[in-house]
Amino acid sequence: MSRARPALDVARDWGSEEGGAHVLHVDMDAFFASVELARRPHLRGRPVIVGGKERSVVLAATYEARAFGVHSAMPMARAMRMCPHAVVIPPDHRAYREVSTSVMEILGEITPLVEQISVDEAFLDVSGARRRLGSPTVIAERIRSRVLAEHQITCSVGVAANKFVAKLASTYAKPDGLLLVPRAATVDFLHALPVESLWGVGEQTQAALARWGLRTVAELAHADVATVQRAVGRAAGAHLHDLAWGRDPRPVSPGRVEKSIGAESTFGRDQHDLTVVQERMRGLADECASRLRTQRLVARTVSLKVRTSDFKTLTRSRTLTSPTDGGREIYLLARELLAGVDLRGLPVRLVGVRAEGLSDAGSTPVQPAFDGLDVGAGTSEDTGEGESAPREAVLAAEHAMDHVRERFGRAAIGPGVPPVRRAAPSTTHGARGHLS
DNA sequence: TCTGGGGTCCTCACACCA
DNA sequence: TCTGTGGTGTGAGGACCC
Repeated sequence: MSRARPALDVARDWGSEEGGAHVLHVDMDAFFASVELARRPHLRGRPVIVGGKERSVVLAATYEARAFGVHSAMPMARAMRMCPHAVVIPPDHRAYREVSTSVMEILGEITPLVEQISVDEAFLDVSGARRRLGSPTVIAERIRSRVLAEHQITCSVGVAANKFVAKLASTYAKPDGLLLVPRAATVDFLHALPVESLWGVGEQTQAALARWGLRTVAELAHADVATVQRAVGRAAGAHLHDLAWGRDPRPVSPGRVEKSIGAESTFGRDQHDLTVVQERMRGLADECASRLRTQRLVARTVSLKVRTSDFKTLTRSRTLTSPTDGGREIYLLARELLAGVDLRGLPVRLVGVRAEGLSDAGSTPVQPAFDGLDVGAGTSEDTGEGESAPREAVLAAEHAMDHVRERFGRAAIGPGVPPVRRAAPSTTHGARGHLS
């Protein structure tokens, strides 16, 4: 679901020499919307938007809806003004995951060198599959026809010498297309593009580059590296300069390791009542912990994200002395962090909890049991009944809860964390913490 | 025109230590 | 003993991606 808007005047034929082009980038077209249309064929040809109701954004839009200017990440309210007759379908992430898994299985039959980078896109290194299956473009067409036959959704494929160029190529192949960028044509292809086509150049970076007169990839490529670094920073500058010359040495690497697991939620209405915010945090912490346990991971750092009604986002994080996969521990720490945030009297729009510093649960030493947190969380007095239970007992209960959920579904049993603390009246105006 | 949710990576500031 | 310096870890925030 790329959000990059392709430049309009980029050629779609860069030659047919496939010698050095062994990387494929497969990208589903308007993925969520396509899955919905496959389930509701009678909606084909109509503008369809996948998205929530209040205070949400467009998750996907069919090309018929895009013709009205609707695009993903656009606020739903605006999208409905632009295309009032669109059919709006609430997202069904489970269905999208199922289709995604099945598509990735198709890719896995081509080569084991598949790197999934999101629910709807993946890189493949097909250099080892050529003898068996044919040239990269033959393989790409095979993938496209199989995905269409088995799931009634279209995908676009970019074929190039490295990941970055393959990804750009798939963007310009959309919708329902294939674009080969031969190794020899890479620089010509890139230099025809605006600078915002580069991976990592968003609104801010584009503006920063423009201040130095760099508006196209060609201008960036021919600029001094030091100039680019002055504009956007040392690491990003060097990286962008390399990309502008088509240099991207990263291999296609299957089996990416997750760095963090989080959950966040926006309130239907901004919340002044911190007990409501804490209640939401409890569920988010439980969800994080449950996902950690499913993946047999433990986290060393917990971070809290709070967005106030003025859309300012604050984050706080703290590192535990002993890693955890417990919802109770994550919740208590997140609640401590919340107490240290100065909300300036503003209501809360969004709250999020994230577990970072992940490691394998089996190979990570965990300290012996202790009561309460090692980070100064509240006592049993102010945190509610049950918090003085031994840590192992709480974790065992949460693991048992996972088994119940596995059998009877997520709603079958609630979070294994203590009740929320009633907010002190002064908390939203508290002087603790700071605003950076 | 009012801005989701799940992530990654980078920079900067600061504390601590050698 | 004091001061400077560089490495490292942590925490906060920004930018970006899908």
